[in-house]
Amino acid sequence: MLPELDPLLHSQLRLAVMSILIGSPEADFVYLRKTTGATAGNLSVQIEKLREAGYITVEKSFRGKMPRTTCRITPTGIKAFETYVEALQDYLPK
Amino acid sequence: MLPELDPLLHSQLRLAVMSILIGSPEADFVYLRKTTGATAGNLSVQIEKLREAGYITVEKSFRGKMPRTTCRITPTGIKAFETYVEALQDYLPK
DNA sequence: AATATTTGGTTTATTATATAAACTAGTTTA
DNA sequence: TAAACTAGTTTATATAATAAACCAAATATT
Repeated sequence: MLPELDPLLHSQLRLAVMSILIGSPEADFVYLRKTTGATAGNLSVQIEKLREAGYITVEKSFRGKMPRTTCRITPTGIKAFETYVEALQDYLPK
Repeated sequence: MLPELDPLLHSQLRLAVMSILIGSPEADFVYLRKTTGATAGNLSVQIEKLREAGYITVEKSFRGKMPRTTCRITPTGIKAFETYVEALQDYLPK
């Protein structure tokens, strides 16, 4: 039987966010939006879902006078991502 | 920018079906159901979507008196699967 | 100085998707 | 012959993805 794929990670946009955050210590909203090509609304919703799950942290601050939202992956998120990638291997040709 | 992931393939169950069919020349409904662990209803729906897209063919016959539904991947399906797997690589750690 | 535009988002509404439940049609078993 | 099983399909429901509308503040334009 094929393993389950964490539904929270098996979403193009959430996977993209996690993939970016796995590779860099932090990324802000604007960067994530440009890199993923997502709309702001969609990105906002999916970031919140990842945050709720404890996969990422979200920090709001100001860069000069403009607001800034910084995302970071958590140890829980790293673990979940690794588990997902491993499960995914069973779906891909060897 | 991260590449798009074919939404038709980026679904756990449809990906599972395609993954099985990539690895064997044919598989029947019962086998797919057991291997994926899906409910018959869900499998029926997802097989139909793959068939509509031209990714698989679906052949109905009888094994003795019992009906049998056999699925096979098409060249289009193989291509789509390969493209999907390649795009997916960009989401996974190197 | 007022007004229009842009930035950086959130909230709400709509559409699409996944899944389960209910159903059909026929077969085998008790 | 009635109950239970097989092999599915259809329909309904819950969830998810996405877009559209909105908001507050900053910056640019006339």
